[in-house]
Amino acid sequence: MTAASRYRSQERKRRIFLFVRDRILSGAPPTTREVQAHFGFRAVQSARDYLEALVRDGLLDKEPGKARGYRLPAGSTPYPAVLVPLLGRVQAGALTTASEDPDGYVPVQSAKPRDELFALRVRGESMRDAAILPGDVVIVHRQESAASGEIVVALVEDEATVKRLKLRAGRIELHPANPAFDPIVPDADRVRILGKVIEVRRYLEGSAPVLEP
Amino acid sequence: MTAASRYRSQERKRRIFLFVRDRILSGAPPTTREVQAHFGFRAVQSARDYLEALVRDGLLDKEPGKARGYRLPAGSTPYPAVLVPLLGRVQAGALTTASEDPDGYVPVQSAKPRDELFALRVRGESMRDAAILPGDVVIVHRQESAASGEIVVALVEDEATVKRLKLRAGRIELHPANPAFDPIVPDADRVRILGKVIEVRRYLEGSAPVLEP
DNA sequence: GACATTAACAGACATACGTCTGTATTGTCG
DNA sequence: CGACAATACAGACGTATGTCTGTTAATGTC
Repeated sequence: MTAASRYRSQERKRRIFLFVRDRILSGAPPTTREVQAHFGFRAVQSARDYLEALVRDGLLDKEPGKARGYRLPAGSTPYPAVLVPLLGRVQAGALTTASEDPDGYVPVQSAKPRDELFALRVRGESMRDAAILPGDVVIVHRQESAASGEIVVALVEDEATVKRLKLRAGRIELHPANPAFDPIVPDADRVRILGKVIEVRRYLEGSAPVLEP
Repeated sequence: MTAASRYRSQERKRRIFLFVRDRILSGAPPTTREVQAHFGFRAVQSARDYLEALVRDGLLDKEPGKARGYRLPAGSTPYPAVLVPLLGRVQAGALTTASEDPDGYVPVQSAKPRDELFALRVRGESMRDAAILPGDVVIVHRQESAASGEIVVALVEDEATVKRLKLRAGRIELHPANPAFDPIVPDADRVRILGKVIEVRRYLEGSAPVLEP
């Protein structure tokens, strides 16, 4: 095999990967035969050979036996942006059910699994000096605890709020970043940490989160 | 049929829709039998009845005969997430070439075409009071002009800078949002507007822009 | 009570799709 | 040349999955 043809082959492999990725991102993975048809192979197996090679390279994952079984790898390639639900208002404990009825979806790149992430629209000026303004969208990683100093989403009195967490003498304190507001020092049983803010976004114009019907 | 049971049924229909949508967004649509199993139906047909009803309602589209043929109707996700290049440093006129060698890619939802967008990492404290901090990433729509009051990326003295644009007496003024900095009022031929900031992002932890494989 | 409607079930059938086995061709290397 | 690997092809096979037909039970209507 000549170097030229080997190069040509690598190029085709790349093309096939891009095709599959595109199809996955636009709705559903392609079947082996769809790949075959799109690239003009005269045998299904030829397409399959490439797909299996891509799996071996780690560019694709697959679920053997299943129809349309090729997937984008979750951890190794953070490349595909996952869509996480944007929640308008989080109330008492209803995080899981709220995720099923979001205001929209926001594309996020993260190593975290999709179902551990959600997005929340910020209300109020209490974090102004941390450069988080009302209307901003925060991306949150669900976790029950966080380190002192991190910005978290906490549920206090049936209402979700974004604050900086301080742990003092084993007690949870929620500190605003605005001198006009006072720290919240709730009883331990009246506060629950929903997650840690890992990203802040502000949509100024022309790029807004997708609203769901 | 009682009103109660009819309501219960509508609720189940909704649950099934949310399940299917979630599965589509996480990789691939479910099969009829996966829906059956997830909701405990004892016959495939029961799941199928619901899915067909959802198609009739317009909540789902389907490709008949195809495996995993259910889709989200076009329009339920207005804009696809495109990946725009993240540029570390923009210098004199080299915007097009810089786009070819990005520091990474950032997923953005926008109606704008992919090649009219880029992302830029912010340096300096000059926009602090507009809640834009050093290290933040701004998403920029390429355009040669902008309205007074909008936040823009401008090229001044061979260096890209983020400032608020003011047009006064036909002159371009670039205003920082920080009293420690002075407005820039350059000669018209020494300044060039590269684009308008349409989004601001701050990556706190665990979600950073990635390099393309 | 006769009848229609609806949700759910049961089972068979058809096909879309993944998978396996084997062959032909071409190029590389010793 | 002969062994070997890589690519592509051909065709068959098995199963995953969509689809069809008919039944049962519950409920509501006249």
